[in-house]
Amino acid sequence: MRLSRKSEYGLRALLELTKAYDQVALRRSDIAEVQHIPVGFLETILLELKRAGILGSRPGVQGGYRLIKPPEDVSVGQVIRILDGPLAPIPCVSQTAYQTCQDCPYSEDRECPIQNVMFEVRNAIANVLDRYTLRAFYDRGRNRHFRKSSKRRKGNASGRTQ
Amino acid sequence: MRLSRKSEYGLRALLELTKAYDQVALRRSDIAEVQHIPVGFLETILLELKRAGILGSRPGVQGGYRLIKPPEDVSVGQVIRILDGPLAPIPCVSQTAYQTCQDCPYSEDRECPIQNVMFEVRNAIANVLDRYTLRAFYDRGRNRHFRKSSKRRKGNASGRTQ
DNA sequence: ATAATTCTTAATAATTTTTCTAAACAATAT
DNA sequence: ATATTGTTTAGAAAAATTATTAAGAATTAT
Repeated sequence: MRLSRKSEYGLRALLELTKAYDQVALRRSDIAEVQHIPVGFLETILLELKRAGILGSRPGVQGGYRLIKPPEDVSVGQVIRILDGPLAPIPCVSQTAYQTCQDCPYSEDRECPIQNVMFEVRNAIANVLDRYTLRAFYDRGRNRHFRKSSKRRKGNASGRTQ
Repeated sequence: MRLSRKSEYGLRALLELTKAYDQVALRRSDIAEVQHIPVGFLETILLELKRAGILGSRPGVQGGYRLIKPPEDVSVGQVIRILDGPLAPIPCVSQTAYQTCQDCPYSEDRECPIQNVMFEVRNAIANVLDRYTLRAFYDRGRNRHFRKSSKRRKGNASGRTQ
């Protein structure tokens, strides 16, 4: 039940990018330095966030990464799903990446006890993380802003983004 | 945010042991066969549960493992903590195994944003798992029995137990 | 007592996942 | 053109998870 380093780094990077939102682009090396993240690892993380449509980037002088969605429209849950995969403790209770268990003896007739508990756990986790926005995250939870709608916007996953 | 194989096996084994509660002892090999768990791995799992005071055991003919606590007094959260460690996504929000982050820049003055979110996640998870008993687990969640008190009983962690 | 049965323990091997690095490449601005 | 910065892929290193082995000790039945 552990948050990976990868997601932690990603969230810390997004903290900086939220701070700079609508202002400047940040170089990966700057983010890495401020947040003490191995720059090579950060690279792959930022790229994944870019492919998912959260970040945009530009090479060259004055280049770098920037948040291309309003911080109040991105949830911590989205970020963790991008970097770590589904929030659900087991695949058979995932809403976003459901998979049947290979060898589950309960699949047909009877209910699976593990599935029952873990379904509740997955909902409990998602209820927190899907409602916690980057804005609230950046504001350190002092005054939280929840997302207005639960409908997800289509991410711009194409190449050039800004 | 994944449930380990170890905890899953442990819970599946406890399903069998709850079924046999107050009746017979189950051999590790029987549990392994019924639940399709590698017997060697199951061994280490059952031993950990025994050391934690959940199970008792006896060698020899008619021997095996048995649950030595009422199923309504053992929570799924307890079991997962024994087998996988703290429920908290990061150590600095664990109630049962708190640890300060080594390199957290927020430790003193300002609040840590990650800590803020993850604190809520840990509570959300614990609220489900610490209230979900083995009895409820075995009954497949049809009619749930919650634990009467939140006070934890002292486990019998000494050697011979039955 | 002896033998059969079953748990006990510790070491460690195998596998998978996570974390991180390197290097060649592509785009941008001046 | 050149310096700067992101892009991509492959894969190495480290850590955690999963599983096995084998020698040992306790219990029961005879």
